[in-house]
Amino acid sequence: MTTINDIAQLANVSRTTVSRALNNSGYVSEDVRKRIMKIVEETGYMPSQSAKSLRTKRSGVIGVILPRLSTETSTRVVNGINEVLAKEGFQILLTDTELDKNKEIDYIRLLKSRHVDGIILLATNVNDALIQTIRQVDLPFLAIGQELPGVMSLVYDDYHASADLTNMLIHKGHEKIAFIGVSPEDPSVGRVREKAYRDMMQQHDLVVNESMIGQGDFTIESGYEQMKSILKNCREDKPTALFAVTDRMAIGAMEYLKEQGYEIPGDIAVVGIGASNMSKYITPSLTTIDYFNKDAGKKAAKLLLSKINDKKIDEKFELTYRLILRDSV
Amino acid sequence: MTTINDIAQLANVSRTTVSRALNNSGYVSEDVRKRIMKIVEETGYMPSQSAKSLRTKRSGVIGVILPRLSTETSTRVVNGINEVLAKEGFQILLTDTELDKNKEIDYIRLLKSRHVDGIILLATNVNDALIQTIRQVDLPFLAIGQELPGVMSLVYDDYHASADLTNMLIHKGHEKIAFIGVSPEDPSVGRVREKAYRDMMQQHDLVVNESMIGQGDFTIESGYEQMKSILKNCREDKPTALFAVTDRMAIGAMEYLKEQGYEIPGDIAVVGIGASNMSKYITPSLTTIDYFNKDAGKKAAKLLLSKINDKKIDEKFELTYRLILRDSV
DNA sequence: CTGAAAGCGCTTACAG
DNA sequence: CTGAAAGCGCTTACAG
Repeated sequence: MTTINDIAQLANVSRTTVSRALNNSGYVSEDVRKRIMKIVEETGYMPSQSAKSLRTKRSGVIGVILPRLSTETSTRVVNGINEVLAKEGFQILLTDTELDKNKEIDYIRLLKSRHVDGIILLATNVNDALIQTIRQVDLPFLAIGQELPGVMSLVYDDYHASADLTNMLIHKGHEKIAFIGVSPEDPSVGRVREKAYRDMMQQHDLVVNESMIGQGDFTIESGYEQMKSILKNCREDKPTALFAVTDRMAIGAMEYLKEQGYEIPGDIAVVGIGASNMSKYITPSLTTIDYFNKDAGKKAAKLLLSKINDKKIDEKFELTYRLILRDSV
Repeated sequence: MTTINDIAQLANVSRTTVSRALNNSGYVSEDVRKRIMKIVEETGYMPSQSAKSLRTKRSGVIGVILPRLSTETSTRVVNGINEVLAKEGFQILLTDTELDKNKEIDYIRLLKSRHVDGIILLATNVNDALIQTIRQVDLPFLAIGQELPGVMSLVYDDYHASADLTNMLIHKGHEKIAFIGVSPEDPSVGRVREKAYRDMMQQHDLVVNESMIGQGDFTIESGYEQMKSILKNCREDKPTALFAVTDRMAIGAMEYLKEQGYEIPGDIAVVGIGASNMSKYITPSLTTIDYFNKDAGKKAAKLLLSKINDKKIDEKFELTYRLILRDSV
């Protein structure tokens, strides 16, 4: 492999000068610069990033930690992150926790050892060990999706999104609204969205029938199963609407409802959250909330870059959303 | 940051010994090893990967080049790659070409400069500059999806998949089969799939009506538009079936057909390729080909690792597929 | 079983 | 405007 020394020799200068020419740091005469650049061009020389990073403590790499590599949400966010980062010459080092909390911590430390310049975590839970680790590695850090105390966080407005959806159903005259949530281990999706639903029900003096509450695990299948058991549990007192906290679970529920001959939205209205691709093309098209995940990714990247460049910035940022009204209600 | 020197000092040994203990290379007595490990534990020391990689020329990082970050196919493949790689302690450095051929080449060189141990390219085209570059960087390299001459390639069996689909339609009695393809710039998707379709038509003495041939660009919208113009162009001589070379285009076409009041499959049958998530939940569910993208990713990672470990392996591997018969035919 | 020394390929004060 | 030298944090022959 050609190194800076080879270039220096070929150009008859010191490697100091080559380095300066390459990085536009310090003075170097036009002739020399041209001579160097020509040789760089010819040889196809590329500076070793390991050496560079060892020396400068900067790698031009941002670590991204995902809960799952193959969900639309993750993909969109990463896409946004990458769009901004690539423009600034940064690359993404990707890791996937497979929803394992320990891996979250392992990867933070691993990324540190790989000298990433910063880390973006798509967070699915909040716990002390995690926050502890983040503090320890002392790297520019941003969490998306959950508010981590003391950590720069970019969060969706889960409360209002969920409240809007519930209110919308109520205003359409629904009083018996079933709900499929997820584990409270995930504060944003599990806890906040459910709280907003319950708050709105209460505000309108509607009682929540606990047999109409299910807990899924984000999968389509769990939506299907939860719908099934809700319908079984509440017997003759059927809900007239379903609020599932993710599109995938909503779609699973719709599958079951359609199988059982329910008309959507005639017999039961369905709403989800996430604006998945599928939500638009399923029949009937699903009413949902668009969280603009790609924009979230972009914003995340920008915030992290600011932090890296030592700009003073706030700790918490809230994102906006949009309710997409479609045929399922 | 704690370095190997700090550990050495704390443990009262040389850094040589620490290195040996950490890497299980060469002898080191039990006492010393334990002493070292304890300190490593306490300090949370992690060796600098930059220094390591500078010295050893190995980084534990694999570069992955994607045509688009946000397609199901890409995501599934990356997921498979990551599953195998993570187990072996490798990380993925992710790059997205946004379908720009120049970026493909730039990224290969960039990844080289970042000392990746190997590169996996989800290929969408074949050209000399690309092959040239791959040869130049002289790194373990694997292309997925296209056969690159002289480069280890893992390809889908586009010809037979496409032929099967066409035959299936013919055997169901269809004679006027419309076709939505993509640019021949993409040999596998654009050229091979179309060739198989034409070959099968010919084998069954069916003439291809050129006004029933469209060319989309992978997007749902292009499927919609192509279907529209096909229907317009062939006037009264309507097709009774449509073969779109990707699910997304098939779904776009279905949208248009449904809008226009066509019954699927009654008036016109539709098939796609890709086994997208949506294909299962759209109404009617879409007949398609499953390419097992995740398995492809796994296989790719395994092949690349073999190559890195200097195993002699073949240059070309063909993947299997499965036809999923559903309600759209 | 352990250590001193060289070297990987860069950048950056420092000196001229 | 240019260069010699030190040093980033590791590993690995070599010597003992």
